[in-house]
Amino acid sequence: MTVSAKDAGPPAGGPPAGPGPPLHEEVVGRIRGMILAGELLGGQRVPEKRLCDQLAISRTPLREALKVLASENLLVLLPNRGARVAVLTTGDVDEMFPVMGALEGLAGELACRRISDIEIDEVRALHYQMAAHHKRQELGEYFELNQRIHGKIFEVAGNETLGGLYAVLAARIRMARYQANLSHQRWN
Amino acid sequence: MTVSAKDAGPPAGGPPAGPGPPLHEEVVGRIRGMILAGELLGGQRVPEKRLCDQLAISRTPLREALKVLASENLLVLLPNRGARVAVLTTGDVDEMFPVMGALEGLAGELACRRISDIEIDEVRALHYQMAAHHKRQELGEYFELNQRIHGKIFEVAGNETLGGLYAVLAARIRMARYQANLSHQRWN
DNA sequence: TTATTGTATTTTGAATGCAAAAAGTTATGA
DNA sequence: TCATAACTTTTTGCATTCAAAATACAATAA
Repeated sequence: MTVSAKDAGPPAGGPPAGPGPPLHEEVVGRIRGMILAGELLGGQRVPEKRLCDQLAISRTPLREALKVLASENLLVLLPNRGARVAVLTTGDVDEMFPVMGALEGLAGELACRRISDIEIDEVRALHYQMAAHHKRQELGEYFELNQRIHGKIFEVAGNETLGGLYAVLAARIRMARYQANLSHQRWN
Repeated sequence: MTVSAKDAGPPAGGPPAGPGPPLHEEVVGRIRGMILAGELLGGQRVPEKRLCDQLAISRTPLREALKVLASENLLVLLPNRGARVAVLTTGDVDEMFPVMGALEGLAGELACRRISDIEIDEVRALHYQMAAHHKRQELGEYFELNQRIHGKIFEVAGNETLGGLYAVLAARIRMARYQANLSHQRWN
């Protein structure tokens, strides 16, 4: 069929992109991505208007997204004075690691019972790569691999509840990477 | 919109309640309460209009609240066909318990390091009561006490991250009580 | 009867509008 | 100069509006 871009609509720059997934969901993903990529830094104000323009949406779905991100502790909403990217204190991070440890412990246990030989090899390969990057001090690569290994373990564990909690906490920990005060020594 | 009791000043049926906390937050609490109290049952549709009328708010803050509750897995949002109270399968519950176990294990550990003698006595007293209720098959009382003990332990543990994850998961587990298929034998 | 098509009603998704609060700016006085 | 007050602009919270999707309902045909 002729891929005629259904005209009569507003000739926007980007593709029309029929509304498949709800808008607010996509926006949650986009903003979370910005935070995890360090494009939005801790403590920074996040004015609604700016994001609306940037994402080319109205305030309604944006605000819905902000509420969700706040419930994940990636943002802090101050009544009548907008949203800010959450700031993690060293205390917060100190709290998060034992919790992460407990989740990983369970994930490892569950994964061991279900993992296949193929998957074992996959993880082993990833781990080997990771160790190499660590030895060479290639931090970016190292963390990337580290994430993928942990993701794989939780995937194999096959427990969505566990995976969900892990994902939320992992995001929170990841964002800490861009907060200067605790960047360096802590990560080892 | 039917403006009921707007003019003539404050002396209306309900208190004017100057907007202290944001509306959507309160609504999240209200609806979560309804779900945990069994007023909204699993699988049930939750039409926006009904809740808006019931809570006397407009759709905007309500929808914000629905998004948050969905991110807590208490509701499921189906694009273009509204929200439903989440249905928990036995599989879901089976997943949730080991995770809860891991969180409780950590909480217990942390709490032990910080608990005071007074708090020990508090917990001991609660536990004693609870055991009594269990022996007498007083399910309602039993669960109530059980919750309070666990709440206390997480409080003493003093780890907000842990407490937050626990609260979300505990709510999800609590709502399972009202879903018939897994009500009985599983709770022991 | 049962199945199916066409139409009216309801419900949702997203944008817009409006009032209150906050932030920013200029002006005034010590 | 510094602080404060009055005013303007921006930003937020919430209600409302509009269009698209879904649902409910009625009429028709088999």
